[in-house]
Amino acid sequence: MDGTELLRAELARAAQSLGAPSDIEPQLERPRDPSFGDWASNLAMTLAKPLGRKPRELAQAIVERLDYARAGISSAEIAGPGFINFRVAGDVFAEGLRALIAAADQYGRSNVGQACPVNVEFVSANPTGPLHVGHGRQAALGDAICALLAATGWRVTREFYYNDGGVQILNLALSVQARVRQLGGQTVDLPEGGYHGEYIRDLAQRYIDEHSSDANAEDVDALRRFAVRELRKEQDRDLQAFGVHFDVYFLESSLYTDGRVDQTVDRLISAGHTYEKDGALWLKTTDFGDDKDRVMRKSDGTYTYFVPDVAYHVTKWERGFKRAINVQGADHHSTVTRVRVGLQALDIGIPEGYPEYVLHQMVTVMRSGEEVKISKRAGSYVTVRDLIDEVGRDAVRYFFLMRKGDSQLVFDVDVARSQSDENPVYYIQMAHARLSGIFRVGEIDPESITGVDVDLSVLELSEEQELMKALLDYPTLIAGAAQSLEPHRVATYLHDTAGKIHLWYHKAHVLNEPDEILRARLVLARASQLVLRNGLELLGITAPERM
RNA sequence: GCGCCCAUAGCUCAAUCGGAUAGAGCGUCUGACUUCGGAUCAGAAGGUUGGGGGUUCGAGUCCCUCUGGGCGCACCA
Repeated sequence: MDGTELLRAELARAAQSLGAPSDIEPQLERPRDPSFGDWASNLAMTLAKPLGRKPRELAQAIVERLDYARAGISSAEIAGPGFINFRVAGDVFAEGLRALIAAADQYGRSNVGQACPVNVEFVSANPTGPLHVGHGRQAALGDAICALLAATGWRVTREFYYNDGGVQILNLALSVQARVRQLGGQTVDLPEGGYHGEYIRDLAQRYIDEHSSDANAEDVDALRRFAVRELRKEQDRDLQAFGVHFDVYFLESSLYTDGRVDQTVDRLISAGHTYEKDGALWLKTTDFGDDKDRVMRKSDGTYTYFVPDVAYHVTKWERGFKRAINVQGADHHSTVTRVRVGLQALDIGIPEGYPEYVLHQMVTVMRSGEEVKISKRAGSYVTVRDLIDEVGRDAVRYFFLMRKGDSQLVFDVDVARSQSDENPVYYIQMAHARLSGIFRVGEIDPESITGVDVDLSVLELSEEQELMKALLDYPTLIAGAAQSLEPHRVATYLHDTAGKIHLWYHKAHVLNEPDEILRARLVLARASQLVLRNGLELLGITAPERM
């Protein structure tokens, strides 16, 4: 609801009277230069070819047929190659602001998702160490995507999938075992491919404390269970510190114990897409566009990773998620094709693009001008916890969200740590704190502001007009960000809008102004405060009343 | 060798479905505080959108190609 329905309908009517097809849906956009007007339409240019007329001439014809009152506009001008620029009638802004305030924390939300269930899987770190910065980016991204989907009417399930068995976990157990024995005075090396981080030594010490009967760490199974449990707890603490929660933790091992892996293999075989070669069982993924076939069951009888992956996604489908979104690092992009192909080969009615993937590029951490290598095994990587402790949750979230996921991210710890104006999150939060300050100092309850019976036509500064337009764009922005699964659009919008707020705040005083100015500006302040607060909440960032 | 992603101001990044004069922040330079917070604001400088070709009324955006970077290409996960 951005108040353009009337204008779009009127444009469509005018165009149809000139011979345009009955199903056209004219698009409106904000002109780059605000002096052109409030809205612009390229309708005449898109219709010029099919109707065989010159764009500007067609634009003129459309404008002549417009009923300004019905469209809610005060002017329509033709510009450039055939744009039509509109100015909105003043009361449209006023009504928009009142509706905004009445909606309050619901402003910007919609119901396009129609309460359909959607599963969003993210982080999904294996319990072999603390969460690193890459997981941090994924946590911020996934959490914001969930918030956007929820805000647009989807019923969201946040899911964390992890591998609690297999070779990696065995290495983990053996690494702890080696450390236990070292602490007992023995000279032993860590296993090949083992984990070298300090946290392994901590785990070993705690294992000794809790398992006095197994001083030499002979019980590998107990070591494994202990290490997985402790590292899961540690990851949960990291996530909690980051303010991220999950609804479902899904264990890979459960796919084996409940027979789903075998079931999946059987189904693939009976669907006729497999063959045996060199003692292994292969899936003909090339039938579905892969560049070569993939092994499902190795000659030693165990399955390759992608079989449980496929089985896992079958459970998502069978749990009723017609839509599933996976947020993953781009280093896993090769799984995209394989999981989808595996699901197709099952031939159980799962659509081709299932699941959807949001891939994010790698994070490079810079400290003191040098790259800090991220490696679980080296144990010298930067963890999510490190970042939160150093720069705070809000700044970490914002840093991870301010960029498109598909570009690489340089996280400069030194810059992020400096609590200065280099951190854009403070700029946004400051705008919110300033608005809150108006109400605090004026001893006015912001909840009492409704805009009803207030003449908003006195808000005639250009800064006020621009700010109002930005605030009324918010619902469209949210809808677009949710649809494209791009939270960075919200971050960019909030930064822009905060700029408009600072500008207005600097130019226009609120308190101690004549009554009609005071009342109108309080409405604008309240509306701005609500938009900032709603937007920040979607990104998981606090909106402080004072800083 | 093959596949995916990226390349925009000195640096880090935006740019809504292909729209008008490509925008912010930082950094640099010049300015603004008796008011509700100077963590702010105003102004200036800074660009052949990596190179080349194509598509069209119009290309940072789409197609081809080259260059440069990241990631992935095991009967590892």
